Amino acid sequence: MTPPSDDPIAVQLAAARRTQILDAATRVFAEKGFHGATVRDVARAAGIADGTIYIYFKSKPDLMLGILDRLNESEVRDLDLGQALVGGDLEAFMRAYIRQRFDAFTEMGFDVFRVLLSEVLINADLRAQYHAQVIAPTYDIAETHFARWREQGGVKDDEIQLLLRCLSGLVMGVLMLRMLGDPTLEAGWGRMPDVVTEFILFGLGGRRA
Amino acid sequence: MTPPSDDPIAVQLAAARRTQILDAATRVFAEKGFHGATVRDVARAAGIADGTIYIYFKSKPDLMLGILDRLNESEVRDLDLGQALVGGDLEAFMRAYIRQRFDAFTEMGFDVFRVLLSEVLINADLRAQYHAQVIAPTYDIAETHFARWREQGGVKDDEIQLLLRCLSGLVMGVLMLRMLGDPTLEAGWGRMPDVVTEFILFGLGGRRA
Amino acid sequence: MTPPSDDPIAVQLAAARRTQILDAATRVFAEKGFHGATVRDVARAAGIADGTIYIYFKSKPDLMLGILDRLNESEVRDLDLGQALVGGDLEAFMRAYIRQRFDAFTEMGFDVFRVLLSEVLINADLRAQYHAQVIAPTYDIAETHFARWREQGGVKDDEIQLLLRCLSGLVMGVLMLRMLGDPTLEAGWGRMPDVVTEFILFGLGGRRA
Amino acid sequence: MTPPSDDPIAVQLAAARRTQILDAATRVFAEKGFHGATVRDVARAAGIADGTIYIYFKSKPDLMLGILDRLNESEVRDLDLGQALVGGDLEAFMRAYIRQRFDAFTEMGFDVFRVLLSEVLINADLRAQYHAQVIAPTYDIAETHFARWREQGGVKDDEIQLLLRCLSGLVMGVLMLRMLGDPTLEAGWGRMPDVVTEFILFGLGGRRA
DNA sequence: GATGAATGAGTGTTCATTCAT
DNA sequence: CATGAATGAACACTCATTCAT
Repeated sequence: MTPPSDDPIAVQLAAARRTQILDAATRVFAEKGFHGATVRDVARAAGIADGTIYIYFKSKPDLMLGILDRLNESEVRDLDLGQALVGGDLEAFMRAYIRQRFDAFTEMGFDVFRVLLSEVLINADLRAQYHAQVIAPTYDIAETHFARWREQGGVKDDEIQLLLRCLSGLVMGVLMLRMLGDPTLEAGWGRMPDVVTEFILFGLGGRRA
Repeated sequence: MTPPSDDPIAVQLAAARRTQILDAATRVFAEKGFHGATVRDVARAAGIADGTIYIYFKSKPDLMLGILDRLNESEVRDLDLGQALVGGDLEAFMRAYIRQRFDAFTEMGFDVFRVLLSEVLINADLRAQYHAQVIAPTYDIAETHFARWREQGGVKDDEIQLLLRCLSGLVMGVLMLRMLGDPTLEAGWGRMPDVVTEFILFGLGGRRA
Repeated sequence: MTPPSDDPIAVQLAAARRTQILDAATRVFAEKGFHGATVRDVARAAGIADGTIYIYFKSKPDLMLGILDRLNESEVRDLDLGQALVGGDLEAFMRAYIRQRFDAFTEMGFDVFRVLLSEVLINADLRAQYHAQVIAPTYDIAETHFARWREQGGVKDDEIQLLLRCLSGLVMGVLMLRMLGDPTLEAGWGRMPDVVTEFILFGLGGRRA
Repeated sequence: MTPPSDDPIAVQLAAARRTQILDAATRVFAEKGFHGATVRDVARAAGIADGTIYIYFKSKPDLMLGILDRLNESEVRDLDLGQALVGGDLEAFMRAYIRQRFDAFTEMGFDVFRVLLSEVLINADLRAQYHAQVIAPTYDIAETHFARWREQGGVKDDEIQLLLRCLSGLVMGVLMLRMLGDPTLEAGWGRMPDVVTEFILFGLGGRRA
């Protein structure tokens, strides 16, 4: 599986192949699910031979890991974007951040995320990587932001870590419910970023006078 | 699969067998996952022959449906409990309800829910049933409660349906993050009901003076 | 399997059950084929429990044997009828006999015979019984008739046994072709008894002036 | 299975594999029957792995179809041979043709034909193919020949199509009786071509002075 | 590197048959 | 006798993975 090469052209080529395969895998998995799709399905979608996949990936689950990896990269880019927003106040930041999260999911496609999550829930390897590369870094950055706001009195200071879990859990949970097929969410999906932001900031009671 | 019988004793026996099989399936699926477990595994765990399973269940996925069914029943019982709590004010109700939700999940076992959710995400049949029998009824009851509180000014009145999705999404999302292996959540799990309740009521900012 | 009973009523009952089961088996096999039908199918068609079949028949193939048995009896009745016709000349007898053969097949139903033949071809037990109880007796009787006609000069005397095989082979073969789906035969089936009789008597050239 | 390939060598190889598998299937089916033989039996007889069979054949019944296909080809070759014989008179042609038919069956092996026929009787797909590729073409050619003889007065002109069914039915029926285990036929099998030819030409009465 | 034919362990499912009730 | 739940051996078929070319 991709023994390291010194030839920069070979490296480029290998990266391109990996991309080609992961693109195909993403499409195929999104359509048929991880267990419903065969390696051959992926190979055909990528326009290559079955065996070629095993040159670039160790196994079928490894494809999933690869997909997750790519996700991480864009995720990290988004985090940077998040950092750029730090200047604003809590409400402005929150609104921007939540909207960005929703856009990210919408852009990725619900089916991709559906399959990904389904496997992450079950596959320990995948789970470890997802946590280490996506979730943990997010919390690290978030805690930095929150420390600042706490100083400004915007958020209460106890249980910040758990509050953060509420925040990200809220986003992930709403997404879950959407993927679970709730028609109300589907219909109101466009308004959700705002509703969620409001909920995060003020809870059920809403903004006080 | 279990053609309807008029003999009440036979009905009892059949129900017992179904329970026995579903118990085994729940255990086995929780341990190995749905796709990782074989029908034979379940049969062995139930102490019966492979073929016997197919007397009571049409197929392997049907076992999952059966597990979900049983979940629904206890769920419905909980909902009734929830109705009993209506008398209290919003905060008291919320605190009791959230705690009960967390207890339910903890009691069920994370691994069961992990596998269940993983399949529900991917299996359309399962998803439809889960939504129809678990999610939708919950919302129906919830909306009744909320209508009352809205009259009392406890909650704002617009977008109630979407706010409700935030609420249940929050619970589900936090559970997800827990199942995804977050150590912080694991460590603070006992405090989560309170933190979540507080978050629901007042948002990030917390209770105002 | 039907231990012999002295009680005449019990014997009657047992015979009735066998008939009931064989009727069902005949119907079911004709529709689904021997291998395509399950013992349960037969039981349901007979309106009895699966296990009951095994009280009257040793095994599934034994059902086929039973069907063949019943066929033999009606066959033997027909042979007697045949003997009654002996008085006439060769041509008249042939015409009557062939027509009766065709009627018998048509009455029995092609699908029954199709399945029967299919199994007889493959199952040695069935084949032995079919030959011993249906084919051999037919030849015995036929040879008696032919001996008489030979004396009268109606048929040549050498190779009579093989000629007889031609005769019965002709009937069986035409039936086979019909069952194999030949549309021409299907369309002209009503005229076949006459055509076959003519063919038997005079060959391709037909009746000489 | 066997997606079309442009590489002529691959085509050759694939054809060889198919032949290898069909040879094995023919042997195994002849011995155990179609339903009595397992795909594994065939694989072992062919010296390959179980799965390999499914690269070249879609299903177990498809093996039968393949066997029939090969039969068709040799059948067609024989038909050409038949056409070559057209020059002769009716009797000479008939004698040659019938002998060739008998030789073909004898060469193929009774057990193969037994199993084939058994399945053709029951399997609609197989039956359709058998009729379309073997029976119908034979009749087409035969009718051409007969048209000529009819002009010469060798055969009567009415009901030619049905007479043709008698002819081929006769051959098939005699073969059936042989396969059904008639010892008389077995003993006199060598003389059957002549007896059958005589029967076809002149019927039971035999050649007239 | 790329191919795709070959592998063969593994799986869901069926069904003839048994036997306790 | 009748039942039908239980059995478990058997089987067709799949598919991730390998490797000779």
